[in-house]
Amino acid sequence: MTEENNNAPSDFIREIIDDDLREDRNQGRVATRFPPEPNGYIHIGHAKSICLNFGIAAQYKGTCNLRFDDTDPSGESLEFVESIINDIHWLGFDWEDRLFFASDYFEKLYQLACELIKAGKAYVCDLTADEIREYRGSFTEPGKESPNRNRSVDENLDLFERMRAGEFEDGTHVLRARIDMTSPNIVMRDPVIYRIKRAPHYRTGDTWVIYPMYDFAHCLSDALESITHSICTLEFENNRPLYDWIMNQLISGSRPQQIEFARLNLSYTVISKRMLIELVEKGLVNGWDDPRMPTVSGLRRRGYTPEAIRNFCAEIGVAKNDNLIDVALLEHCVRDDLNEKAPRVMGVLRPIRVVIDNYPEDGVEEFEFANHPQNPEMGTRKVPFSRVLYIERDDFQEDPPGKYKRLAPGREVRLRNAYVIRYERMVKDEETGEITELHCTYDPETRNASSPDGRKVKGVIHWVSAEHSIPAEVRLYDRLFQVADPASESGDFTEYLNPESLETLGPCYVEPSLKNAEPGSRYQFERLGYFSVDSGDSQPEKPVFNRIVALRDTWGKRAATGK
RNA sequence: UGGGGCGUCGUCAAGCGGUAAGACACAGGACUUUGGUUCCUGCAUUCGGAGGUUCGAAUCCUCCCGCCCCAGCCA
Repeated sequence: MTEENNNAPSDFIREIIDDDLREDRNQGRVATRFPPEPNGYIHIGHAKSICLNFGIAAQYKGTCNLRFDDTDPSGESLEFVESIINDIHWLGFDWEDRLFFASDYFEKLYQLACELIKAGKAYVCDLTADEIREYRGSFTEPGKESPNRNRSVDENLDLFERMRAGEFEDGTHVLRARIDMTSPNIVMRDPVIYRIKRAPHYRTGDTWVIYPMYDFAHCLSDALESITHSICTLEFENNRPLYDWIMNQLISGSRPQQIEFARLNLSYTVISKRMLIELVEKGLVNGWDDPRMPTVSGLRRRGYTPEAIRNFCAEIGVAKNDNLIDVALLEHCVRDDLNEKAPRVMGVLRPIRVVIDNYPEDGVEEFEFANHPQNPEMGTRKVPFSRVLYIERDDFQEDPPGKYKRLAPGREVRLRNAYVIRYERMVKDEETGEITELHCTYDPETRNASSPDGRKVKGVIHWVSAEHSIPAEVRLYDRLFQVADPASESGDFTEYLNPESLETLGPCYVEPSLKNAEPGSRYQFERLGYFSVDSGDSQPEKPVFNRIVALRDTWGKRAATGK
């Protein structure tokens, strides 16, 4: 205990593993697995599990397999397999040659099921789905035994074989584990372990018409892969006795142990696969990788970094409490990462023209700006300045509130990294009253330095040269839902969607260095936030930017609360 | 209702009988050519509640309360 690594995350699961290692269980091996079903894209909740499973394997010098739990052909597809593989790699994890599919175990699982039958521990049941439900009893009443429960081994073997051979219609027979119809745990009341389902499987095609159920396939897949710690979420806690029961019947030697942790919930979004599928299928978002989605592909397209997501997963911890993590923590994690990595640039989202009256008509000069104020190694770039500029509409107010530090009648501001300018007059549209143009004068003495006379200029605003800037589309994203926990709200969760979760702005004007910005690259637009070049819609010379997250805004917050 | 699980700051979460870590959020302040970053400071006399054991309890015991999961031939 003298060499405790304080940086290694610790949680109750790692404590269990520490114990196991101390007691020399599993020959000192640690083997985990991440077992997604390929029936959807993975989301931030999966990321928590991925970080846990792969993180533990790395920490204990063990292994983590990727195994697709593809035992229900309906809804599963290669598209999902590919997206999941891509997403996990992007998150920064690798399983080398340990890519597995439960569907590859179908034959073995079938043989294991036969063994269970031979041991008198499983039987073919002819009851209908409705009847099985009735026979199962309820929370308060014990179940009744199926009339087929005491069939002979030979008959069961024969029937099961004929199920496999396709002699029976879907739903007419199932294979059940023979456990205890009076168990207080409903999972143990002779659970179905095989059903007939004539659906083409994306990998095995039509070679099978019977498929194993999760409870049967999952634990045995773990055993076949010599998994030591089978980590899953809390809702499987009730299934653990069944997991252990099957292990006891069919597996000798060391067996995997199931450990459950609380799944992630994130505020102002939904995480359940069912709901995400609904959002996609109803067209309420623009696909699985819509930047508003909590999917890994959505976060990636938004501009999140894998590091930020991993840090987030480390930060939230692992426990058994139901939780609703504040999305502000996720946002903090990207800001924290991007603050170091993202080059600074200038872009004006809601432009207003500014004419510098005393600047030469055709004058142009180039300023050399640092790409990062705290990190000179990130280099510099050139940014042109000229007589006509754009600044942010927000950065001028005719009648500014107290403590306003930007441009206003009678005031001066510093144009970031350039000159101090002074307000002279404004031009308004006669009909609408809207300000269309500002006229200012600049002080040449203030070029890229403190004012020589020591005068203090309150505000610094960003700008872009009108003539040299590049028009761009900018997409501003806000939380997908208006309520913190839409899944727990009454009624249809889609009623709580935030109608303003996407705001498209344009034309916005960005500095010329962004003309051919790489899709996927990330920048800080100074004073605004972090933005990424959209990997789907951005074109050379016609960039599209996604706002990943706004900068912390203590002024905006103050203004919003009326202080 | 039977069974399983969980209740520590607004949100997460340490704590494992020796006198409440940390993070986010929030509130002040310093610094600042990003109202960003950074840096200080504050933020649970109290651990769902009530009893009990103990010199000592968030940690042990008892009872109570609340929340979550299970009655798919989904996972």
